[in-house]
This record gives sequence, C-alpha cells and structure tokens, in this order.
Amino acid sequence: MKLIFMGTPEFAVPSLKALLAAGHEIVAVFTQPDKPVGRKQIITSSPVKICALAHGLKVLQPTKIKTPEARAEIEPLLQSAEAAVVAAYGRILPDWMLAAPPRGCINVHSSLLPKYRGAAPINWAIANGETETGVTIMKMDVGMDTGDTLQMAATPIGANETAAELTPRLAEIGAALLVDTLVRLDAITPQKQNEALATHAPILKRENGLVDWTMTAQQIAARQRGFTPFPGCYTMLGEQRLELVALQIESDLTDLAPATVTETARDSFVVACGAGSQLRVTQIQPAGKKVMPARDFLNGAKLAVSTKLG
RNA sequence: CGCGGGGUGGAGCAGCCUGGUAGCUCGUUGGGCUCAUAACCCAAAGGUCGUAGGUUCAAAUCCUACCCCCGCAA
Repeated sequence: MKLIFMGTPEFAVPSLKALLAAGHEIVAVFTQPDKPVGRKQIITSSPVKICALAHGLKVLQPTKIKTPEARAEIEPLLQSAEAAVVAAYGRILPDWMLAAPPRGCINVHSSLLPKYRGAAPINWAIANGETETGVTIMKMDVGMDTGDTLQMAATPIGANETAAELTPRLAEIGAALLVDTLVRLDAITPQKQNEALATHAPILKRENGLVDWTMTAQQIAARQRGFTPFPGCYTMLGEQRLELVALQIESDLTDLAPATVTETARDSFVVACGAGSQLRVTQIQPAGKKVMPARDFLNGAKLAVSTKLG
C-alpha cells in the first residue's frame, strides 16, 4: 500500500520498520524538527528520522503545518498516498490533513481505548496501578484519540514493570497489529468508542514526579514505575532534591505521620506513607549527583530516623 | 555565553569561608569473640585532595585558566 508515515520517538520506529518489512511503499515520513537536547543543547534528530534516512526515505520536518504555504505542499502529497499512518507524531493534525489521504489517517495508540486517551497513556496506566494495558489501532478524527477503533491487543503489566520497559514492548505489539490491520483493512468494521468509559492521560510534567507521601505505598510505587524514566519520582530533604530510583513496599505498618523516616538500615531507609503504609528506598539520586545505592547515600548523609521528607 | 551542584584512599561525605598534623561513615585485608552472622571488638593497608599555573615561609583551603561528572530548564 502507498503510505505516508508520521512519527517521532523510539515508540514509532518498530511500526515504520514493520511497514517496510511488510512491503508497503512509504512515500514520505513526517517527523518533528531536529531540536537541541541535553545540557550541551546538541541538535538531535528524532529516532524516526534516523531510521527513515537509513532506509532512504523522504523525510519532512515542517515546523508549521497550519499555514497556507505548508498546506499547499503537504496536501497533494497526502492525497497521492492511500493512507497515512500516525504513531506518536507529537502534534495535533488539522482537519484538512486528516481528510486528505483517500483512506484516512490510521493511528497506533498505546492504550486500550477509550481508556487513557492523550499523550502519556503508558505512563498513566502503570501509575494508576492497572494490571493490563495494550495497543489500539484506530481511524483518526478531529478529537483527541476519539476515532473509531479497528483492532486492539492487550498485554499484562508486570508487577515491577516500568514505563521504560513497557514502552518498547507495546511498540512491538503495536507494529505487528498495525501491519495486520492494514492487510485486513477492508474486512474490519470500525467500532465506535464508548464515551462513558473514556479516561484521559495528560502529558507528564516535571511536577508530576513530586511524591505525595499521603498516598499509600502501593500508589507511590506504581507512580514511580509509571514515571520512569520521565519525570521520575522525587522528594525533598531540606533544600536538596532526592530522586527515588528504586522503591520497595513494606509489609509492616507504622503509626508515624506520612513523609517521616521510620527506619534507617544498613543499605536502605524506610519512609511512612498514607494509611500507615511504608516504602523502603534502596536506590537514590541526590540533585547534582549520580544514581547511587541508598547504602552509599546513608554513609555520607547521616539521615536520622524521624526526619521529615517532602 | 540558559540556571545550578560537584570532582578529597575502593564507595558516599566532612574539611575550604577564617591557609599550618588527611578526618567521618562504610568497604577491603589480617586477627579476636561467637553455635553462628550481614552483628560486635582490635589492628592494618590504601590518598598526585580533577589538571596546569599563580600568591605565600606554607595551599585540599586564596586567585586564574582548563578538563570531566551531574541536577534543572528546553
């Protein structure tokens, strides 16, 4: 099939590769413009761009797609393909782009719609303690992930699985499901989403990582996994910011108030959470320092029991 | 020139402001105690104090330049 591909991060790469492997013709690849990354502000290409160039594909990185000039260039291109495949492109497509490809725009979304519509479905599924999530292939419409669904595939979330681990898994599942969906596109009947069950997965910000110690140990641990690697999970020790890298839920309860250090051991320390639950911290990253075992941190920091965090 | 923290035995830190003996908590090695131990006691090894200059009788400490690591922001 003659296709346009739109995607940006690592998540989209398996889909692009799968389409190529399945023999589809990729007329052009849209991806976000190169931008400075990191402390050194090094201009970096998106993973999708790197992959596309490696396969000799035409790459487009429009900064503005809502101008008449951009439309004049992009619209005929979209019309020349049969369909567009969108996988985490990272921007809202205007109406005319959605309408341009003869067979529409097909999206790979990493949740079981209508749950977790939006920018960070994988993270929120884990953070909310879900035991299962998945991938949905759907036809895009003007709403935020509100289009009719074509196919879904579910997968269990491991008890200790982080977003960093689940994301590549879902990317592979999505890629396979995408290829299968295109093969059977004519045979599949699009399904309306049940609006009553819809939930939203808003884009993550740095502040989402600040631990609220009044939540239970279970909830905090789930968020820590869901927010790995970004935005992570941190708390404050005085003026110092502490990134909590590895947590363990304690079985014992405590009477002490949430955010209180209840125990310091040889290689870890324990903090009181909501409802008397407790979390054991085993790995940490103080601001300006590298990730270190809690043992190393305790050697230098002399953290005392009953210290308040947060 | 985006903002900021840091580089001190193998690890994490203190010491720097107010120059003058290399310190703390661990780890390692040897010994002891113990039914036993990740516990306890004793002892030992191990450091060009990031690099290069400068000031000084004297620099981890003050000054200058550079290298490297990290957090934030994008």
